[in-house]
This record gives sequence, C-alpha cells and structure tokens, in this order.
Amino acid sequence: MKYSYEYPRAALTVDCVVFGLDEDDLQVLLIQRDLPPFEGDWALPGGFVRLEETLDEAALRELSEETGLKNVYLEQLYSVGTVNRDPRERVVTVAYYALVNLTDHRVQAATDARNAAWFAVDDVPSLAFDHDQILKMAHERLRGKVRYQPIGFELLPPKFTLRQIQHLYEVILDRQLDKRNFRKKILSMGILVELDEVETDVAHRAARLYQFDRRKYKRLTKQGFHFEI
Amino acid sequence: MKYSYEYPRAALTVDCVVFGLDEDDLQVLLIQRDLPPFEGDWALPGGFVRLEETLDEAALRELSEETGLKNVYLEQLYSVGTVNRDPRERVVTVAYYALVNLTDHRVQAATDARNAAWFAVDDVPSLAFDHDQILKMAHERLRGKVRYQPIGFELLPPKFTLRQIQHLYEVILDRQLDKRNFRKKILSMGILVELDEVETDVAHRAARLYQFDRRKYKRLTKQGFHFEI
DNA sequence: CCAAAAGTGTTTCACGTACACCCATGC
DNA sequence: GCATGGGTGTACGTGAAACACTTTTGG
Repeated sequence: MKYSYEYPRAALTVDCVVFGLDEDDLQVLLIQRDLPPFEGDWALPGGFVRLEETLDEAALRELSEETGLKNVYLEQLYSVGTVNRDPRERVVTVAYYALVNLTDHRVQAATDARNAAWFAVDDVPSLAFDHDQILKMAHERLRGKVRYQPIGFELLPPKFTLRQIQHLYEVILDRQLDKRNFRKKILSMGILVELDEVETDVAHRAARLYQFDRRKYKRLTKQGFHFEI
Repeated sequence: MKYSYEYPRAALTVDCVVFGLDEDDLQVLLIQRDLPPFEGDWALPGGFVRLEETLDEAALRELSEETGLKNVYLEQLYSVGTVNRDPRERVVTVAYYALVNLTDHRVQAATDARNAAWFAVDDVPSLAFDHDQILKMAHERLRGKVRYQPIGFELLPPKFTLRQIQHLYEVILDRQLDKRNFRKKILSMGILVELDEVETDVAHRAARLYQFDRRKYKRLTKQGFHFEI
C-alpha cells in the first residue's frame, strides 16, 4: 500500500475482444479466469494499465501475455465505467477489439500458460463481469465498420481468394451476397493485387489468389475514394 | 493523502467537446483555466471522475458545473492515455462530445462563474493539454456520424425550417447542397413532422416549420431503415 | 466422367444529380 | 415594387441488383 492520493481513484484496465474467422464462423478468443472473482469463468483477455504505458500499449501487452498474440490489428472500442461492474472495487475499463488471421494464430492460444480458447461468436458462454455486453458492442462495431473500412482483410491470410473474402462478408453481415456482383464490386475498387498463384490442396478447380494493396488504398483514399461493400 | 493502493494509479478525467451551431459557423464551447497548469489558456470543459458516478454521469456533471448546460445530447468519443499528456502526473481522460441548440443555450455559458465562451471551430486558439487533438477528433467524428445518424437535429431548436437543416449539413460537411434534392431526400425519409406554423420575424416569405419525429425514426429503424444524407 | 467450385455479362430498375423559374412576404 | 428567400418537377446517367451457364480441376 505504498501509493497514496488525496482523492480515491478507480482502477484502470483494458479488455480485448479478439475476433478470428473460421471456415464456418466468426470466432472470439476467451481466457478462463484462474483467480476470483468469477474464477473458472470465461472472460475477455485484459488487465491493469501500468503508469508507464499508453492504453494501446497496455492492450497489446495483455494480449501478448495472456494469449501469445502479437502484431494484431487493434482498435479502441469503448470505455465502460459502470460503478459496480467489478464486485471488488471501482474499475473502469477501456475496451479494444482486435482482428487476427485465425489460420496463423490458431495454435498459439492453446499453448499459452493460461487456458485460452476460441469460441464461435454465436455460441459463447456467459462471461465474467460485463464482458458479454462488451463482446456484443464489439460485434456490432465490427458489423458496422467492416462495410466502410477495409478491415476485413485483417481476418484473412495475406493471400486469399475472392471466395474467402466474400465468405467473410457473408459471415459478418449475416446475409448471402451475389457472387458476380461481389466480384465486380471488390475488383472495381482497384485495391486488390491479382497474384500469379492459385490456392492448393483443393478438390476442385483452384481459385486465384489476391492480396490487399494498402499503399494503393491509401493513395485512393487521399483522392476521395470511399471503400464500401 | 488518505487513499492508498498497492499499485500506482492514473487519475481519471472526462473532457467534453460541446458543439453548437450559429447562423454562420459550427462553434465549440471552451472554458478558460483559472489554475495551473496552462493557467489562462482555453480548454475543454471537464474534470475528475468520482468513484460513485459513471463516466457519462461525470461528463454531464462537469458540463453542468462548468458551463451551466443540462439535458444535452452526449456521446462518448475516445479515451486518451498518452503517458505525459498532463505535466503533473499520469492522467487518462475519457473524451465526450455534446451537441446543443445554441439559440437556447447561448446565454448560460457567459453567466457561469468560470469564463466560458463559444468559438468558431475553424478559429479556435491553441488549447491546454492535448485538447486540440481531442477537438479535432470530435470534429471528424461529427462530420462522419452526422451523415448516417440523425444527430444533426440536436444542434437545432425543436422547430426548424428545411433551410436551417440544410444549412447545418452544409456547414458540417463543408460543401454546398442542392436545395431541391435535399428537400426531396429529407422529406422522403418520413421522419419529419410538418407543422402548421411558419417562422416569424423574417423580412421575406416565412418558411414552414418542421419537427424531428423520434418515435417514427425508431419505428422505421426497426424495419431496416437507414438514415443517410 | 462426375463432383465441386471458379469464373464470367447483360438487363432492369432505383436513385442520385443537375438544373431554373414562379411565389409569398416584409419593407 | 423590389429584394429576399420559399417552394417546386423533370430529364439523364450511374450504379445496384437479379439472374444461369460454361470451364477447370481433382478424385
């Protein structure tokens, strides 16, 4: 108890909603709590903010420590300051959401010291604290933002097929999209690079691989281009 | 120094970017600091979060205390945790933005104990702390959000003319809009109530007054309607 | 040769955009 | 009667949406 202040202070934490994309589902990465309160319950990865780090740095550090994830796309979501959201004392949390490429990161979560696991977003157990609400908010934000910002690519491997990206939008927006119209639209934006490669190990005609061209996207954005699906 | 903790804690504040709309400009409400640091500089209204109040409550309380404003439209903007943004110690702030109807609220700010004043957004002095950046972020958020959420009405009196709302969008989006097309679009949404009243005290033909119909907007939203200018 | 997904064009319709004149009112 | 803004309709072009068949590949 070495740190004293004239007025009482809330504790400050960060929590991360990490999304990944399966062949079938949108998934979220959870950790199982090994301490009270909510011991044994599943929760969002997160923890206390240190004095010498920014909020973003805290979120990245906690993600790395608790799940092994690094170099993820991270964006601040919302800060929650409900008075009794933590039964111990006043805790204000800054929530983030992260998008990762599941095929690269699937293993790491399981090998971490703490118990971490992916859950389909539509099949998540009841979570510790108010993490259900934070997850819901993150899911809504993703659904909204994916339509007018090219963040969907963060959920795919660097090289992907048009089918994969269409599937991504179908899963996140929860509706079917027309194949021809989708291809026309995404290709006409001019932000994808067509590679001289095709997918492998498929039991049918192999699809062409593409890459998202960030430089070109930025250039177009400066010229008034607006991404939209 | 009565409050002790095992680990050091950041102080937590809220800051509010309050927007109002003039006949000519988008304005922002600032207060002049009467204490160091940045004594005498203009800053966003705001202050420390108390343990017994939520973040939203803190923002509303500070607004009321420092500017006299009540019942304003308030929305969380972003949390800023840069390590040295306050020269005294680590302070994390949760930024909000508020939209008020300037014609109703113009007087109150000036009568408050602290020196508070409206500034045109494009003509704001250099602000205390990182408040310039927060203001910039709020301005961008407003510009983005006003197009797909009916928050612009918060800047107008309850009864307004079509000219006023068109002017609002022209000021915020910083471009001219076609009168006929604008009227067609906003009226076709079916979220305005045409009143049996016209504006008064104008030296030309008086324009019809309208009201925003929140109930109808909510009903339409549930049916899949999306507001967009 | 069969199964599975890749890849490809055209038509239709709705909506955004451009554009100019008469009307009502106050002074 | 004149200055000021209020109020109105149409034509055109672009882009979204609907829709089905042929090609390629692996097994």
